[in-house]
Amino acid sequence: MHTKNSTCIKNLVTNGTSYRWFRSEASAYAELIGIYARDGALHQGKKLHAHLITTGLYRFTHIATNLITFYACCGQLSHARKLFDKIPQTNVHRYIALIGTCARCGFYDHALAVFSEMQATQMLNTHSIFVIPSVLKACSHVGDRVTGEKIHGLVLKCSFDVDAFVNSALIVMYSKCERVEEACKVFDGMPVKDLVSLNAVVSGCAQLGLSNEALSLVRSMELHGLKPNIVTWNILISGFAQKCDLAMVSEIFSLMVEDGIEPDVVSWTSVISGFVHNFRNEEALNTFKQMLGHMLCPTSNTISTLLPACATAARMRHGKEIHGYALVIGVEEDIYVRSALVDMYAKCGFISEARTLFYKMPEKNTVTWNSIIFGYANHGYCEEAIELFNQMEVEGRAKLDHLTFTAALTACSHAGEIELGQRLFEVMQEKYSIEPRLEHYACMVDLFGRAGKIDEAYCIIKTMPIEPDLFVWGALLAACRNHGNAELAEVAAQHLLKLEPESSGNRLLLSSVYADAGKWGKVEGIKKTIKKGRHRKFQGLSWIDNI
DNA sequence: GTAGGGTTAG
Repeated sequence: MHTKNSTCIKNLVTNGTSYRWFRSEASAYAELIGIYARDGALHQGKKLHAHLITTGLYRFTHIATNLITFYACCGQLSHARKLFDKIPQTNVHRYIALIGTCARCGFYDHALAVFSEMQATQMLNTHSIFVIPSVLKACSHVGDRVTGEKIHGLVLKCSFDVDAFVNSALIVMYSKCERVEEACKVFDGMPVKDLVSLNAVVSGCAQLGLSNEALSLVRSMELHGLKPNIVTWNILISGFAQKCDLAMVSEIFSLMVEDGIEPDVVSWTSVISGFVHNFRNEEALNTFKQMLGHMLCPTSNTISTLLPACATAARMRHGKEIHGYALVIGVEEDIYVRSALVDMYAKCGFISEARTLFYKMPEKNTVTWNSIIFGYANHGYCEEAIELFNQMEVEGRAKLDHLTFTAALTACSHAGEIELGQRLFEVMQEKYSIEPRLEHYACMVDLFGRAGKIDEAYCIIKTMPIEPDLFVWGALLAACRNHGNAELAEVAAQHLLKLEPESSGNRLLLSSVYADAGKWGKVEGIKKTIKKGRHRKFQGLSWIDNI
């Protein structure tokens, strides 16, 4: 198939009968490129691309469009772009294909950039309605409400607002940008409401914690003939589960069964997710067992949701069991599962298991790298953590984010690498445009503080553009106590107390600081305050006496 | 081209 002579084929194009054959051949290739794109089979796709050039089949515009999609799908954006620019007549279809693929594969910024270029070419017309949902999806993911609203304006101008796909995408965009009222307005304005748009608006409410409103909406729509499907019920379960409203979760399970719809693996995974996010690990594990009892097979999503519930030494046994389970059901190689496993082993103190798994991974993302770097840094292997950070940067395949720098700065401060830490703090802002967050400032205070450079540490606090929190002042206090700076210790402890006035722990800390400085009068004063606080607390419970 | 569950955080 790949050995056809190009001259022969070019000749065929001029012949009517053969041209038809040639076209069907092209369609078969177009389908094959689609399969390679779906599977991310870059190598095979490239070979096919070469073949298409030599045979001349490349001249079919839809083949070229599919190749662009293929490269974008495989993450080769610049390659996709080169092809796009090479083709002399850029048409609407090709723009739609490129934008759609970028949006589908997670290259949201790129999708938006290409769309604005498309707008500049005046190529937007009544056919370009198909591009609107993709662009709105990109806006939803990056939280770009301003562009989303502009597109809404365009939708109204072009009378695209009758289209169900467009409306659903608008609802999602407003929901993700936390404008649930706007989302509802779009839904209310729809002449004919479909289930997808209902689910979109229900999801918008549920994700913002308005689960009861979401349920009422479903109920009211039922009266208008829109019957909820399993997606609707799962959205509601997810909303109530995140709030750990177990009564409502079980109510929805009953309603589903009444409706003749059986809860599926997504329903159960949502419940597990709710427990894990609320640190109710035991209940998460029990729910998992219950799910297995219903003969439902977990997916990679279920496993990666559950694994963080085992990320403490006490639950290591469960973690290993789930790891074994993931192997049996064939999801252990999933990048989310692997990253969660790396993190779990590292947190449980089994750093060598974490490392073995990490190096076995053919593809690693930001979370994978961050997990292993944190793992090393938190277990005192700071040099290894810094080494891995460098490796991540050199390899350049995963994007460094604010957590990568938190992990690296933690390693620097534990290892006493002041200069490197300072350099990374600058690199983070200048090269990666990541604004320092509180945790980064806490790391910097810790970095100087541990090395006894208390004045530098305090200088960071005084000049930082955001309000320091408990961890920042806590780092300064620890440094002051370790290096005997009673004066600044008092300042730090006072701030801690101001941030958490109810905490008797902070009061005790302050009294220790005074004791260190020999200010015994002040120590007594604090002790009295603590006693008074206790007294007040018991007074608040005086109704006990009346029982 | 639109709707449901996923991994890292001092």
